[in-house]
Amino acid sequence: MSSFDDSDAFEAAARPSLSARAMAARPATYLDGLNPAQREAVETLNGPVLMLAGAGTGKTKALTARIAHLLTTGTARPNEILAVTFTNKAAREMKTRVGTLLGEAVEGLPWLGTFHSICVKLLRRHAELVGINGVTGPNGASDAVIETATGPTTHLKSNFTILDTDDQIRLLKQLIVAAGIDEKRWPARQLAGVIDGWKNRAWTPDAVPEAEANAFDRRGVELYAAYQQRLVTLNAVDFGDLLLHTVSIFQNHDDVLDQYRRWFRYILVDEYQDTNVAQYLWLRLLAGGHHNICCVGDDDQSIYGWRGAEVGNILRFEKDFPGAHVVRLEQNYRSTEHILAAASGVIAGNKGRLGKTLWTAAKGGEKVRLIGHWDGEEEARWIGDEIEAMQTGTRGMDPKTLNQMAILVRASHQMRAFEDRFLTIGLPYRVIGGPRFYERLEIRDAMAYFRLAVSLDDDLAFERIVNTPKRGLGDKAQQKIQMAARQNGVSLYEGARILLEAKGLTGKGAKELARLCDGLQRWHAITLTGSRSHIELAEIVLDESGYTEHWQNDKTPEAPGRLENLKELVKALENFDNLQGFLEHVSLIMDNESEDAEAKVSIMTLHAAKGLEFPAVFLPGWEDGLFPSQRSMDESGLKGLEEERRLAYVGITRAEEVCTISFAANRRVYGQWQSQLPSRFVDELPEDHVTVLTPPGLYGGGYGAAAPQADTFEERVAKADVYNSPGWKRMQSRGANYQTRQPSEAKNIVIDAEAVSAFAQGDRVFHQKFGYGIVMGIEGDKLDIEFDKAGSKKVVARFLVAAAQADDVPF
DNA sequence: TTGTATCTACTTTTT
DNA sequence: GTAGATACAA
Repeated sequence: MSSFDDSDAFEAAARPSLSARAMAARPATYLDGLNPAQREAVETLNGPVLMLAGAGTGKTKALTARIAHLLTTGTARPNEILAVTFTNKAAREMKTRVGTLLGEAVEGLPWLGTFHSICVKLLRRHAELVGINGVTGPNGASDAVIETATGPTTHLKSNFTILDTDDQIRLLKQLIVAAGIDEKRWPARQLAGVIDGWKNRAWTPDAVPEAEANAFDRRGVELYAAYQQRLVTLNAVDFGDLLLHTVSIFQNHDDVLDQYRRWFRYILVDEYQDTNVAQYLWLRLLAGGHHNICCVGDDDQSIYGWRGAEVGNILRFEKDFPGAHVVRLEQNYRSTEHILAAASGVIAGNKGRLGKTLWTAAKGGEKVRLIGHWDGEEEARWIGDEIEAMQTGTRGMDPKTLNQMAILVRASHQMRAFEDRFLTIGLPYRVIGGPRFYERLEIRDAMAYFRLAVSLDDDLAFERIVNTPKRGLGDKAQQKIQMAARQNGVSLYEGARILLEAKGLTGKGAKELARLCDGLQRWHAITLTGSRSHIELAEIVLDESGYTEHWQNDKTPEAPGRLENLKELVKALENFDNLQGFLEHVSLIMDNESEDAEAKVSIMTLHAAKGLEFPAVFLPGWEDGLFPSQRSMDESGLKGLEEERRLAYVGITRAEEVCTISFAANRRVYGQWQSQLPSRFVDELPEDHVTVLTPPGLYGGGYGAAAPQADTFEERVAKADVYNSPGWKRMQSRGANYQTRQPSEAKNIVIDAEAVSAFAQGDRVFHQKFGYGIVMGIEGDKLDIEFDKAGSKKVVARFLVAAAQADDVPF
């Protein structure tokens, strides 16, 4: 995995290994099986090309064939091709597919990646042009050859750190407080969103238009400027900066731009409908000379408007690049006739489309299935049962493996219902797009230690770990350190040293802080002398800092997993020569796409599902307010609704054979029950292509059935206040970033006394946390219930259910 | 300084 | 139903 070597990829241009080998490959291999439209898109090599590719029309196939064609015909060398995708996954897939097309020649194509990963590479070379750089050579050049302690010379590049959303918010919060602004009126989260929006439009603080600035009270812009200033001091950039800075460099330094225009002779862009203004400018600048740009997109699949994506970019392609060759891919190879028709029916409700008519040669197949449920939990239950049934074949359909099925939700909080249910019945599932590996608490902590070891003045990292694990350094002590640092104009680490020197701290805190500082100094020395390998160093840091021990002593259920992750982190170091190299790239490689062998149902958001396909797809939660999302409609009106509709279109078109749409009449929102109306998109489905299923339902009728009697014992149990019952423990950790409360293993569930008398031995009960159980016995006001244990269907866990005092239970 | 209970405000979607 | 903020006890 040493392909992340940041060595100058351009220099490799002299080495034509891949193209040489590719030349030898038979052209027929990659042109085979392409339809005329795809072939046209592949073979029109020069000048601007816009590929309007509908869902499932083989656009990735065409795109990869185009790359193969460029290489095979000797039109471009691997490093002269700039191919941009939106996700790492898409980039990886494209790389693999090009490799397959051209034999095993996958090395090369150094400039195939996401906008972000490419910008990181570019920015590492030119960061000094935007004033960001911790490593400066004689002439202020980041590439400078520098004398270091390790040897005569070392080739260094800018070592800025990339902040993630958490860091960003933490920083903004500090600035808001420092500016004496009310945190309630200017929540850091919101400000981060506003600034992000500005960056997506490639506005630097001084370039934010008046009207926009005024809309945010001007303070927004002031804070933005202060934030950028702070980032420079910290030698850091955030996600938005990666693009913003790169665009600024291209705009203000013609020589640099010209160089890249010469280098990148062919540009390919996937998912062009999702480019935002900054990305658009970036592309237009780079393609400015030769116009050899090929964009692929589908205006009907534009679902990132909230992130600044402009469908307008695709609509105006022909204006931006006169003489553009437009190719439409309209033959769908993925879905059945009914599924395609249903999707087309829904998307037809949108105005202002480029308009494509997808068609398929495949006839027949399953109609789209529609089903209404009583509530969200029943929906999850039904889908769970249906998935189990589908494995052996149900309703006349072929059996499907779990890997062939997916549940696509609008908002990630919808996932929990499914996870809960699947745990209860022991159905293997995988959540795609959860917190990424490097976003996890323990990884971020460990990384902060590593960052500090590499450079002692990384204040953000210092702040993060001074008191993790607990060192008796609370708010007061940390303020003192900050003060000492600010007064002397030094880093927090130096500040801490000064504070200790001046005996500004006493007792345990002082001792621990001194130990930490000594440790940091020691580790830093190792990075300089290289007396230990970076892997050993990482282990030393984690051990000596007490961080590993901290998790070993932790008794929460996650602790073992976190220790595992730490081990994995250290293992990942093997792919790098030193810590610096690792730190530069970790955020790009640590994608937690572990390919596990076990068959599992996938659960993901509709956004995460773009580009994927599954034989069977479930689309739950089609209720107005949830989908289309109320917020989207409130904020963006018709435009928002249309984007939601495109999302519906994306969802349906993920399905190859079976698509099941469902909604519930009642759903818990913020812990409160709310009745829901079916989504307006449900009524937009063309009836001829839909079958309505009847749910078996505990209440016997699904949506529209009479409401059940309130307070059945099941409900009483479900309402039990689990967190306040004996045997449940709440856990909290103080700290800027996390606070968790977790129940230990339950012994007792408290329900109200009246409910206890409603139980009889042998009753089948249902509890929202534990799932199904059976009442084994009743002693006075105590019930003995055996719950089906999560993860297997065997009944193992046994709980005592005690009646609460009348005033214990807030009904 | 740390641990715990209680109040409050919030949940789209992501590189 | 959750996580962060806050208040207060240990």
